[in-house]
Amino acid sequence: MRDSNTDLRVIRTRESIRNALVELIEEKGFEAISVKDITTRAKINRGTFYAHYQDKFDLMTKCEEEIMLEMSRIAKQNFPSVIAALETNSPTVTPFPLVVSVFEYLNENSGFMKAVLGPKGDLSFQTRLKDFMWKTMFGNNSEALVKEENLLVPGQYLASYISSAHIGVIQQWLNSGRKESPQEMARILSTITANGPMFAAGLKK
Amino acid sequence: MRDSNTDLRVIRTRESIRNALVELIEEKGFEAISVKDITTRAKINRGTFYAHYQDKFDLMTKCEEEIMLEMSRIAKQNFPSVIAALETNSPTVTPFPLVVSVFEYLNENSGFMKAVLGPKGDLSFQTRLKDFMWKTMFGNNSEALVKEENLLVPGQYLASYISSAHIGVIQQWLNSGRKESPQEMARILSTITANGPMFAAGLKK
DNA sequence: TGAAATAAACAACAGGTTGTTCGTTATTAT
DNA sequence: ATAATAACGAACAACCTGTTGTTTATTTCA
Repeated sequence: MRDSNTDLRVIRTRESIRNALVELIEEKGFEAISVKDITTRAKINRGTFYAHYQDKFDLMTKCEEEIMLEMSRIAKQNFPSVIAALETNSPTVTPFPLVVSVFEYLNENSGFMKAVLGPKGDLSFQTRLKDFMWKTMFGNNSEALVKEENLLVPGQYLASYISSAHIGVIQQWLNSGRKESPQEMARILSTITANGPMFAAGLKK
Repeated sequence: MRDSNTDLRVIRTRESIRNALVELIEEKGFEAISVKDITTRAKINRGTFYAHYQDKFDLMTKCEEEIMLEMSRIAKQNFPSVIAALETNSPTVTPFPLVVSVFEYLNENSGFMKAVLGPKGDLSFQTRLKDFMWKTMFGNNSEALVKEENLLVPGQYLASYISSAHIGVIQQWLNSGRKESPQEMARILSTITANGPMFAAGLKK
């Protein structure tokens, strides 16, 4: 069996489809896009599209899965250092390496990420991203980062708070032109999360 | 000219349209809904729908505007007490009355709010809601709650962080069956926001 | 290099949704 | 009671969808 992933025609077609998708999401929003829009923009036949994807949702899902897979890889890679930093109980404001890595990855894929996380993007992806962060924080894999018995508030709300907040900041960064470096963004997020929004606002202590 | 807003037929039709909308959003998601779905569920003629709304987006917008208007009214009403609480600089963990009022309002309109803020809801509404919270915090009306010169992080990211976090917690509350009272939710949000997520997680101090 | 494999292009289809416009029926407000 | 009008049913052209069958162009390997 020939490997269709190395066929130059296949690669070219898929790339132009995905570029068209990103453009169209930013222009009219994912839900308003038709398959015809995509194929017209990508300059391919509509039948060719259906040879690669079931429909626009299938296309979207496959693009998103690649992102999630890579995020998961980054998380696993940086997990040991995060656990170590927490156990030393150091009052470090040093941006966690994990957060820096994530922002560097977002920076590389900013075209797609901006579109899909933007105001006309795909809500279900945001939901999955939050679930992913939730599991990363409270996940049962090995020792959980956070222990339920020490919480001052219900765990589900704390997880929602943190993951929503972080995604919100990422969205703002992508939409305002990514002027800050990944390191600076990690510092911002760490400052707010470690000391609290009120402290970061200069309204406390 | 007769007032079409008091005609019983009009009221009845609009109500059944909106009930159908809420049901269908929770079932299949806003984007997947067709006008035909709505009219079939509402048991009205399709032509009648177009006599009231331009399309499904127009319907959605009009429903959302009512919500935003009422939220704005609640915010304005509770503004004085929030400013007073901040100026006394009291380390109060008392849930701000504003937050309690908002949760009480969300509780009353939980059907629509759960649908529209849920995983199959309307992303543009979330965006507008964040903008609204942003303006409420940094708004130029009278004295702003937060002053730019005291911030430890850029204002735009702090605002994104806080508003996204709060909406995230609201979504979690709506989706998990609203088991906590509005007062309890206000306490949870105040605890995390005042002392920071790390503190609320039992990982600090 | 030449033949086999296969991706892409093209065209035509049935089925569904959209937004609009008729004349008709039923309900409402006064 | 009656004039006003909301809602109805039916029909319409236009569009998008997803599928199928055929032809053309490119790639791969013997």
